[in-house]
Amino acid sequence: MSTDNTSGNESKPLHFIQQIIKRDLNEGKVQSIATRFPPEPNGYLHIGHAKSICLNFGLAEEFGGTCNLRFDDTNPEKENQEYVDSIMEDVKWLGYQWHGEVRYASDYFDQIYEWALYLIEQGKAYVCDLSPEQAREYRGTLTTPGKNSPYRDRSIKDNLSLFEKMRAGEFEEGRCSLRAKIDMASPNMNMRDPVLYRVRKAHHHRTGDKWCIYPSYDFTHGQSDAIEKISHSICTLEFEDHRPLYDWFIENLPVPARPHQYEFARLNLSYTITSKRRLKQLVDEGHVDGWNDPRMPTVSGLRRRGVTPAAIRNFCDRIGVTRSEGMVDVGMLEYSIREDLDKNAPRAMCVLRPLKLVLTNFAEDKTELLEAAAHPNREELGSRELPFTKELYIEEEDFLEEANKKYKRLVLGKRVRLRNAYVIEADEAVKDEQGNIIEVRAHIVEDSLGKDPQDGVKPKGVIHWVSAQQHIDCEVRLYDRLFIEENPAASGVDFLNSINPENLVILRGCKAEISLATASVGDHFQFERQGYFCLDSRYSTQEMPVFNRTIGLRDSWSKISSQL
RNA sequence: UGGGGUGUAGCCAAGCGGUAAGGCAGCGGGUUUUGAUCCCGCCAUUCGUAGGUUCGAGUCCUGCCACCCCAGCCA
Repeated sequence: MSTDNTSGNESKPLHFIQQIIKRDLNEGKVQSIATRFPPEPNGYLHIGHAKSICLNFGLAEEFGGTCNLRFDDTNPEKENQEYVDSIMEDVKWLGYQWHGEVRYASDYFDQIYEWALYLIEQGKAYVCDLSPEQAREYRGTLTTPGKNSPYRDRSIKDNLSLFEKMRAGEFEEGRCSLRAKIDMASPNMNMRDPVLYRVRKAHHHRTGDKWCIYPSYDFTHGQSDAIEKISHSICTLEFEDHRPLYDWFIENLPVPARPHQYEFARLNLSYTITSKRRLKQLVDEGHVDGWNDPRMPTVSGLRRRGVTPAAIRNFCDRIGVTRSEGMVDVGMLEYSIREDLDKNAPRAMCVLRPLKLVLTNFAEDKTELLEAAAHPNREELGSRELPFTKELYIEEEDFLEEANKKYKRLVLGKRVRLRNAYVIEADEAVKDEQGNIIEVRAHIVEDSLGKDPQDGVKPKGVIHWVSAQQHIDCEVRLYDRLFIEENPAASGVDFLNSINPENLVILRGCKAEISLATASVGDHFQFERQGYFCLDSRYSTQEMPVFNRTIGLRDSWSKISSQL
């Protein structure tokens, strides 16, 4: 399953980062490339991260380079091991293997500390006693320059001893910070003496209590890239303004390499939210049952939903990599999911809303074993056996006492093909006192197994079915988009108000063909005429399997029927 | 009102001075024991906008407009 489909690579034009790499390789600027995926372990990976993962790991694969997995763990207050574990699992599941061991920015804290001392000794960094509030005032605004901190001209000796005291825990959080001495009047706010180190008396998930000062993102990221000899450091557009600072550190420090930063537009998906803050809110407030709820756009949620790695990778390939930020239609993701599942998922039949069908001309105690292909266009996927009996279940919506010609299912007095079995003709609708149809009686059209009826009257449609005696009972969960608003994160509206009230419909008493009894988590199926399903990893039990609908089949009937 | 970006079809996206690729969606038709898949066809005289340069401009220049990012001791 989930073939590594690198379709479309034959003549697809190179995106701008591929062009840059190709040029750098051709011009000999680099001998080989090295990228990295640098998540902060403060949440679960989502579809937006998948784009970055596919980009970074994909580039390494494509150009014969390497890609590291590096946790950007410089903020102990928000990070923890649970996130580290889930991130590693998700990257592997997507089908990528990082180069060597997993890296952590925290592994470089000693080196980064040494470089802080270096900057102080060069007169390019100082300990500033301004409070966070004062620092904000001194920083100026977007349109007015900042003012130099009164502590900016402390002696190197004082700075060294003050920084040592910071490291030794002699200052409380917020009391002071180490800042780079750059330019308080820069139009780029990032260059107005950015903070290099701040005091955080917090336990770090990896370094424990070794440190009470932690380097900032800016003072860590580029240097970590240099330590790992990353050639192309790829990040999202919001870091573009940080590039001058990234370069400043690389140029002013005795780093072992000269990495370069490139930015691309992050993914925005319609009807979806990709903000760690809001995703966390959905989890914390119980709108979903966890980070891996099948409705979540997290990698673990998509996995539990039944989305395959190949679908995600093809999707990322399809949307491209550019510097212009737009909103990708979820329809593209859905197409990619169906594309992979249609090709690879074995077919099965499952009746979601059962209606009994009695075949009056079939022997009471007889069971006929019919063979059905696992896939209509791929013989190599084999077949399964379907027990056919006098009493069957068909879909409630597949029978009507009378209907117009557009309706191609079972109608009183008319014929329909039972998928992988006989053609039948409906004779009678049995009703209860309230007039509800509780059973349909029909007869098999002779000699119609695997061929058209001899009398030349061909059925117009095909419906699925399951034996009333030999099937498995199951629960089916029909998931739909979590939000009804195309852009739930649009400013001015509370995204919680855009939650789709019908994002989940739970169906009990569903009847699935017996071959599904051996389904296991990770398998994918197409329930014919319905959609793609997988066994739920959380709610399924031996006694009661629970199938999640990954995505429905493309449905042109719904358009026709809504126009009738 | 400072700085940094981005504007090509409903959406994503090629295009790199020589006359608008491709995909998604949509529409029309064919095949079909899934109203699925698959196949065929249609879908931008015009590239945010106004000028300019040029034999020739989506590509170069200038002005304007729209949208996004930046004032965490977050990343």
